[in-house]
Amino acid sequence: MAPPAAAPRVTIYDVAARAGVSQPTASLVLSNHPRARVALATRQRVLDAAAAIGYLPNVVARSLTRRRSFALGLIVPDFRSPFIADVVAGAERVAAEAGYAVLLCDQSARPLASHLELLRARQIDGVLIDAVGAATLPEAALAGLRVVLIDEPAERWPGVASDATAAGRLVAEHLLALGHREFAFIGPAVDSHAYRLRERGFISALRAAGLTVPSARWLRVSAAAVAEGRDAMRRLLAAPGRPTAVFCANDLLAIGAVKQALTAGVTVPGDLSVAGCDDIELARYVTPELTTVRIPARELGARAARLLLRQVEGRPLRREGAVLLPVQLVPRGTTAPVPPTPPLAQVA
Amino acid sequence: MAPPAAAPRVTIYDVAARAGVSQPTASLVLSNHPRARVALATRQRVLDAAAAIGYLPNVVARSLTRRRSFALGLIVPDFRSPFIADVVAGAERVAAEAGYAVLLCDQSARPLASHLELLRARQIDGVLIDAVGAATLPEAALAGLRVVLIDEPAERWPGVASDATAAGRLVAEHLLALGHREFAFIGPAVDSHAYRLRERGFISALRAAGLTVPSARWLRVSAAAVAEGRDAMRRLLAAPGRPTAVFCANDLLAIGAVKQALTAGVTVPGDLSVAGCDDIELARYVTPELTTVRIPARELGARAARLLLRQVEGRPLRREGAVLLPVQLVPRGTTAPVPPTPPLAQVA
DNA sequence: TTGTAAGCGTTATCAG
DNA sequence: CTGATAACGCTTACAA
Repeated sequence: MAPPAAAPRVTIYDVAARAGVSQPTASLVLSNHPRARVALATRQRVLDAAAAIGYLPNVVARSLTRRRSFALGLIVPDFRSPFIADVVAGAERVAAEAGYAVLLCDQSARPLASHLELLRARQIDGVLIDAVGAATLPEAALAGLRVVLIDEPAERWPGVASDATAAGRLVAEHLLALGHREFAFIGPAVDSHAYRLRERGFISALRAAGLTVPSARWLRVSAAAVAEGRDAMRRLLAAPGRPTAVFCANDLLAIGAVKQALTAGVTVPGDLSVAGCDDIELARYVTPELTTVRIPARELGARAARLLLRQVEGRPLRREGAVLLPVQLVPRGTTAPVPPTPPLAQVA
Repeated sequence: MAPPAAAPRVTIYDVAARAGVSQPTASLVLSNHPRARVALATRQRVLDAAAAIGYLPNVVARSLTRRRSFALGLIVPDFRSPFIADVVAGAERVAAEAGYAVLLCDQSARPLASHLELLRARQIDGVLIDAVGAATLPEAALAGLRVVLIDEPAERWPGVASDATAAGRLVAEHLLALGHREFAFIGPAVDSHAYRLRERGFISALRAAGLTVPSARWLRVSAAAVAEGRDAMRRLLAAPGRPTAVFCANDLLAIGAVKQALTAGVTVPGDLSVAGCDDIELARYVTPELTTVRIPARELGARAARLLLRQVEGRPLRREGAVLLPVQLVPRGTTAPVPPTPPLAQVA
């Protein structure tokens, strides 16, 4: 099957010819070069010609000479997570407004190194790396690339992060204020800085109140997703004794945990309070509605993209180092005052 | 701030020099041209040289000469919808395996026409369009582009779709078998072929059973999302009388609808059965678990990408026209036999 | 089997 | 202010 009427490309030569100017002159006006001084009449003729024949600049050719692809890489752990999808959306919007394309790389599909190679081959102008352990990568893998990190420790590169420590602390304080003293934690075992800080913020706030979480109630799961939250809660309920409050490192885990508790006949928040983190849209739509901490996902992506573009376009970075975005507790229906009598020990 | 050590690009010239061959010869082996006959020793020398200095082909330059960008566009209504995210994931994987990048375009961020212009400028080799009304686009917008449609009426272009009519029918038959006779429908007002067919499949199966849905129970909402499902259910419950079963055109709507019913004190599936469509992961995690129809989202994306690549690479299309993927009813916890006595009329 | 030369569609550097 | 001319890094006839 022949290609459908192989589109006769209209190039800048066509524009120049129609406008009666040389090709480079056409280029000067069409790429609206900042310090190009073209007679107003000529400029108009060129623009008219371009419009008339529907000229569209060839970004590939432009990239070759300018040595800039006007494309950014964006590496994420899994764009199917609602939280990350929002980060992506924020970054995409900023990039698109500046005329940049975004090459989305999902680490759940292929390893980081392989993505980086592809991005390099495509001459991307910079890369955003979101919580996929860039810090653990060999130096060479990122050498010569402009990098902005999202929710990762930003030592070698600038970064944007949410105040994950505060997120953990806010949950702890909320639960403490409700009278809870018996806690559990469910979080992913992945090497993610933000998750680690959420944990740390939670535990240190408890410690400040003179409390600790026994290791049997400190559950690590393989991924921060619903199924893992459900499994963790199952384990938690099977263990002797029972906490009165659980902090899940993200909302998906929390949704799974709540689900499992309800299935097992443990009422939420009556018998057990559960809090998540992220405030994904869905948190408002599960029953009961999820208490969580709002993390500004879109803003995270948008700010990171802006930071990267600033570098790419050679504008100076205003502040050095990392930006930390504030977070906010959103108390909803899965947390309540601790039951007046300790919950019944589970009978086998 | 100066660019970080402006990476000294290693080009094919460097490889050629190091291997002691001409640049085009290096190209011949590095682009492993099918009918290039290069001496085995030479070939090896070139490959070694390339490996030694870490040569990475410049895709931009390659694109310019080959007149192929090795990039595909993928236009979707909203990649933050879990169903669509799966479609994207399927397409991405296939594209990546074939060495193609995917430029993701989200229609909820910018209008279709604007995306197409960008994709054109970037010389994409083809475009996948998922349920965003390509059929209503002026002919010119897609002229000269290789197009594969996903879940759209495929007349002018090849396409891949799920058997949306069957999806609607399966739900109707399921609910009829449970004894239901009083139905309602909640669906988006958007111009989406798949949603329209789901509707049609549902209604015609009911009609075949001698039943109809009164127009007051046929609700159109502005978007196929949770909030809209909730609002629609609110309207439905406020109206006089009450159906015993509701079909929501997708799972997000269904989740919102169930949520609102429960909030209003209507038990699901006791008083009211609700079914969705898509079988997103979440459907298993809401309470009660959602009865739905499984649509093979990833497969949809993957098949579409394969179809497009086949065209792009000039291989013949095996079957003409459209592929229709089968769907499957997944009965879960939100549907049950119709209550023995008609539900009480609502009192104000 | 290999090298030479031309060209892909732009932008950039210069003379005029 | 405008127009030659030379890149950018690669592929592809065509010669040698």
